[in-house]
Amino acid sequence: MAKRSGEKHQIILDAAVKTFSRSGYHRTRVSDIAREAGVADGTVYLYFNNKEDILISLFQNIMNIFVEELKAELSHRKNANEKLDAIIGYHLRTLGNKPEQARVTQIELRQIDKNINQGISGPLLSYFQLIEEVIEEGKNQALYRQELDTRTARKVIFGAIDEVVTCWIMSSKPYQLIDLKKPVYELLVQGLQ
Amino acid sequence: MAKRSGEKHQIILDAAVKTFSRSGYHRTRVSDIAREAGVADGTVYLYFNNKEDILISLFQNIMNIFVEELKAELSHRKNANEKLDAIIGYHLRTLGNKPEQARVTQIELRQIDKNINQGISGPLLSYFQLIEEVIEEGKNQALYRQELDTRTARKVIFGAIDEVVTCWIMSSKPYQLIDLKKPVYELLVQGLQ
Amino acid sequence: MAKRSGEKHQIILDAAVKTFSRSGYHRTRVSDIAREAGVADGTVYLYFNNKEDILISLFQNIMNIFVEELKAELSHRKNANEKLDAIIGYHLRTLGNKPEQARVTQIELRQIDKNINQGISGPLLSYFQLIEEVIEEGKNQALYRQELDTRTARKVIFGAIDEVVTCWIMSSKPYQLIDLKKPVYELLVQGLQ
Amino acid sequence: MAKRSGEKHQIILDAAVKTFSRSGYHRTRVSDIAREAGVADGTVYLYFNNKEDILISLFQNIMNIFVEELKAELSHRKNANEKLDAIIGYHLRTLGNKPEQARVTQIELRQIDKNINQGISGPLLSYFQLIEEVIEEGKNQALYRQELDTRTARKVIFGAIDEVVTCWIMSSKPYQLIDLKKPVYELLVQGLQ
DNA sequence: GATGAATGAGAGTTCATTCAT
DNA sequence: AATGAATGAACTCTCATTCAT
Repeated sequence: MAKRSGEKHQIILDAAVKTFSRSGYHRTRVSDIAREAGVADGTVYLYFNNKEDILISLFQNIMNIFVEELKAELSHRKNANEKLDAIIGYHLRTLGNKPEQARVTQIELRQIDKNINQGISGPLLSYFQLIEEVIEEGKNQALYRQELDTRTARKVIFGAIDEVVTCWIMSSKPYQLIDLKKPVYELLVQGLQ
Repeated sequence: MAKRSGEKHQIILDAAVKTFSRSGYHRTRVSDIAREAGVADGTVYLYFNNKEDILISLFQNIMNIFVEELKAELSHRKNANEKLDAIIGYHLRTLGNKPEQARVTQIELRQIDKNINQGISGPLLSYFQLIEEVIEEGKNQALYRQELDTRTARKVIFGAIDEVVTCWIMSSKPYQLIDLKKPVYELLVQGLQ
Repeated sequence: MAKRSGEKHQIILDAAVKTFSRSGYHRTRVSDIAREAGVADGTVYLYFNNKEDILISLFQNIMNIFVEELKAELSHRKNANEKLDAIIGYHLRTLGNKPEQARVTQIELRQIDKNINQGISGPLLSYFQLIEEVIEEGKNQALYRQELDTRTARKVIFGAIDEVVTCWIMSSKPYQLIDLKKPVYELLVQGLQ
Repeated sequence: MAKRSGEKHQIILDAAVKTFSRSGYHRTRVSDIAREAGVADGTVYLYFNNKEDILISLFQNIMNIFVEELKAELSHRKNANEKLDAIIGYHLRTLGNKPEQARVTQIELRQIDKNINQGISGPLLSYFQLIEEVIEEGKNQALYRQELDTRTARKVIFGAIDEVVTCWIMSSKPYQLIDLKKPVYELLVQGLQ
């Protein structure tokens, strides 16, 4: 039963990714999601409190997997440089492989109310923390300069990757997102040193 | 008469900045903007085609001034490094001084329809071009390395500044945005070399 | 379920006849129809695309029944004269018994957009055709003169009955509409001979 | 001065005929009429109380000329048959020559509020009376049968002509309206005898 | 008389959410 | 748990009319 519930929960989330990505959050009707998921409108409300809740859950869902997988990737790497490389690579590869998810994360998510941003910032913070830990590690390993402001460096790193993804999403995608890994990495790693 | 029209156009834009910034684009009713501007609802439609048009005009208005002023700032600077410094400084100072405008630019603006993004990308492109010109100049002046992919570098630079601004907007603003100029500049300029 | 839907569809149509007849098409608000029908405003839009669609559906609904019943009436009659008599009688009796419907048909319906007249002319054409068939039959039966232009004769017949109804609708109805059957019939039938 | 006023009054009426005929009464904005007339919106209200007043004035204007001219035409004719022939001919010729006026008279005029119909029925009544006088004359001249109900006969005559005009207006006008004079006359005159 | 910018009431329509079945 | 018909608040935009100039 629980499993079944879980399944339908996921089916609706998957349908939401598709419809949000296709039409945008505000132009998507709950009934669109329901139709895409093959359930009745009312059923959506058995699994989510409201429309916004779907978007938040969606993001949390994505980000949890994202952070978890990323952590696994990082565990193989020895030093901060390798880890930074892994972060950039994983970020670009993951969103490059799932443009629909990427659009929701990059564009639609930013349309929600001020107040509800808590639901978003939570999962994001884990990611931010991960990045900051790598920067700190780099400083400890004397790979990055000591005066580096970790917080700011994290913003620069995340902002850079994020923008690269956004540009790709908004474009007609004439290149592979992952191809930008090397230039982005080199720029950032040199900046950190 | 023309002056008066222009005035009212501007009054409505100013009111829109305030209300969009306060409540967000989608939660702002046209009547809210009208009330804030001290005009009747219908008057808004004498100056703008629709609600979306207000947001777009707002952005174009802001960005035109932004790019123009920035160009003036850059004309004083001799080399690419000074210009990059000026860009970062101007960007952070300007948005730091006008948090309401900044919120609209950073958050609300990204809520519009796919199709209408042309209205946005136009003015933004001028800014992007400006950044890319500086990067090229740096390469010509042998300040930045030749292999640097200009386009990607621009994304990294803009993304970094943009994220720094967004974080500040979303925060309770316990620091001055301009204080981040130095760390951001150092990180980026070193990355470019 | 299907039955229920059909019921509500009809309930709304009935409410629309009343409100259109009472206040006229343009002065009737959709919410008026909804209130008269005892449903929510939104419910109206579950059954009709828009306000105009209600008026058109209304007319098609009325005319379909009208033509069907009229055909049944005509099947009993032997010659063209009897059929013409039946047409005039049925037309006057039907609209005389349902002044509300009559007002919508005679007055309100003619307020719609040029373009949308297709929805109207369709059902009307069936009626026109019926009249023309009777005229042709009369010519074949040597009841009406051969030189008679069928199309024009139809217009004269329909125009005459229609005007008689309109005058009655606009009047305070001090007489029975059906009482005009005999004089109208005599005038027309003699004109056709 | 008075002359000048009169001129502008007429200019606005002419503009109204054009715009009402082009777009229909309800889809025509007062500003459309003003633009067509080459005056300011406010100027329209110096000459007319409101939008409806324009339509009514328009009709009264048209009908006054119509009835006056028609009376002149009838004065030449000796008996009722000739007069009936003149009525049908004048009606068809006049509206056939001015399809814009015809559309307003036949279609747009019927869109007004119940209450205001007085403004319309007044001028129309003169026309109706004229027709009825001819019928009476025909009865007196023993051209038409004594039992004829004059009122009903008038409705039949007017309804017939009116329908013929309406059909022509709604059609793509592949024939001359005046060509229908003979068949209509023959049908009606024979009916009256 | 003439203007046309400004008004603001008004209405059609949408859609997130509910709840009886 | 699932349904989907029904709800009704919400909101954008229109346009007849006014009035200061």
